[in-house]
Amino acid sequence: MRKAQTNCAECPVLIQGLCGALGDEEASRLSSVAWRRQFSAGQIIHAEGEKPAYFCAIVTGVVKLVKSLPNGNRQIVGLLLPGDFLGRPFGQDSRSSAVAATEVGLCTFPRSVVESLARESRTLENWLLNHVSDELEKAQDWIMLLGRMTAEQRIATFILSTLRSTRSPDDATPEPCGEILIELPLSRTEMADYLGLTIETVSRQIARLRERGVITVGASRTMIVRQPKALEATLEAGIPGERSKRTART
Amino acid sequence: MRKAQTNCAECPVLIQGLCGALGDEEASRLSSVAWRRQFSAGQIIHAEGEKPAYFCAIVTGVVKLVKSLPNGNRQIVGLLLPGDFLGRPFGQDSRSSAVAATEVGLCTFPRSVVESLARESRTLENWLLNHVSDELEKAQDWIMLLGRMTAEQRIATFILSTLRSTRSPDDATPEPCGEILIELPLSRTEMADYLGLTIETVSRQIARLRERGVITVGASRTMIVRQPKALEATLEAGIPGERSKRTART
DNA sequence: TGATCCATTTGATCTAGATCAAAGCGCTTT
DNA sequence: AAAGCGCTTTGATCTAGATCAAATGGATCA
Repeated sequence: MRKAQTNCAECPVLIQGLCGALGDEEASRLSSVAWRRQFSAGQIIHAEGEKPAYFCAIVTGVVKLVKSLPNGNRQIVGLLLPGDFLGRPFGQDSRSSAVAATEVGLCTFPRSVVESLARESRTLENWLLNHVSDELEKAQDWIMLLGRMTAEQRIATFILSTLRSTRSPDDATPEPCGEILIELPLSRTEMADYLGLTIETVSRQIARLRERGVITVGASRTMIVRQPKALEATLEAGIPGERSKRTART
Repeated sequence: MRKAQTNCAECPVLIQGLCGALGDEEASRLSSVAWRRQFSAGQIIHAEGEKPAYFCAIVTGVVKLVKSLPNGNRQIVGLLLPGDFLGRPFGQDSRSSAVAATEVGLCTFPRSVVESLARESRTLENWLLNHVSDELEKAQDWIMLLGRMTAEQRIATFILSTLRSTRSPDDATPEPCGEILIELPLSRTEMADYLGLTIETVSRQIARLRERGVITVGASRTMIVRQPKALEATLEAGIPGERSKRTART
């Protein structure tokens, strides 16, 4: 982990995140106490059960939030992307550990500064409330995925969400029907821990998509999506007129 | 649905919830525009995709947040208990529907009043932020449950959490080892939709607990928990020395 | 150039939990 | 008291995905 004094002018991401939401004065007050930290893939940013001393904004890379069961099973309970925020404001010990899934760049603020700023600044607290509410909705989507989707649908959802997070948020291009190169933010093992599957099932489902010509699997974590529509179609699966499955009917 | 003018003096719950966190002036300003609404089990409080016109505090009963898949599968993505809050502040359309799981009493505030109060009042916005953060942590626990727990563990978790929510929050009794009568807030079908299982599996797992003498199943949704320790034990399952299962090892 | 160490893929088999089907068991209604 | 209706339980069977096992394919390193 390297440290360096922040230079916000060089920070391409937070324009759309926390700092962009703040007023100039607040932003500069934050940046004056901010430090950049860099983690390489696999490094632990903070451990389960610790009270993190810092708040971090993700600048580059992907952070995974991991929980473990007594028997050693792991589950990724959240992914943080650039612009997201790590650390519960005014909160207690974190109940999951934060681990760098890729090379990660963080902008780090002392806990006390963020909390006192949040107490004074309408904007910051409002941004936080909004951000946490977004996270909650994403978590609820994931509950739906884990509770009711097949392995095929989970993989399709994951690829599609990677696809969407790759495109810049204000890209108004309707829906690229052609081929798109993406880089998955997670290894197969991590995908399994995120999707509630085993690594073998993840691998086989990806193989099936490859055999169907929906995707082409490249080196490392890259993949070319050839038929995004086909991925979306699997999510709407449910033969019309058929009884719904895997759940009771009312 | 009945409506009645609020009388906060009669509201036993919100002492510990929203209103208790506010100052006197703020609380009375809220209560002056609050209405009580009553729903019976199964009634829809608001539908998926609508922007709710109200914020509600749950006074009595249990509200379930439900999402549906195109094929008709349903998943309960959250349960709201007395003291909890329904409706995303400053938010857009809700992405799940809210349905009364039992007879439900709500304290309802117009959206505009809550939002303007939140903009003025440090306390209210702070309470909201804290509350949403709690909900997020619960959602992450549920992601762990759905991703990595067996049917037996899911049922045990659900019974234990009902057990804990039954006991008053400030009850310092260490851990009742004896028999405790509880009333489950959900039907079998709803439990299935909450736990990511089918109704048959829920029923069979409960039968197994009954056969083992861990619980006694009573009429309606009641049940006597005879061996809470046995329930906790299933959560720690994981034969020492055995390889961890259902997930990759690193 | 080959050996070691990974992550990933592929194959064979097993099983927890889903699915299909049929009772049972309170209720309310008549 | 019989009939109808929801909800729940129980039984028989099936299967998606887990588990166990081995092969493949890059990387890095000596």
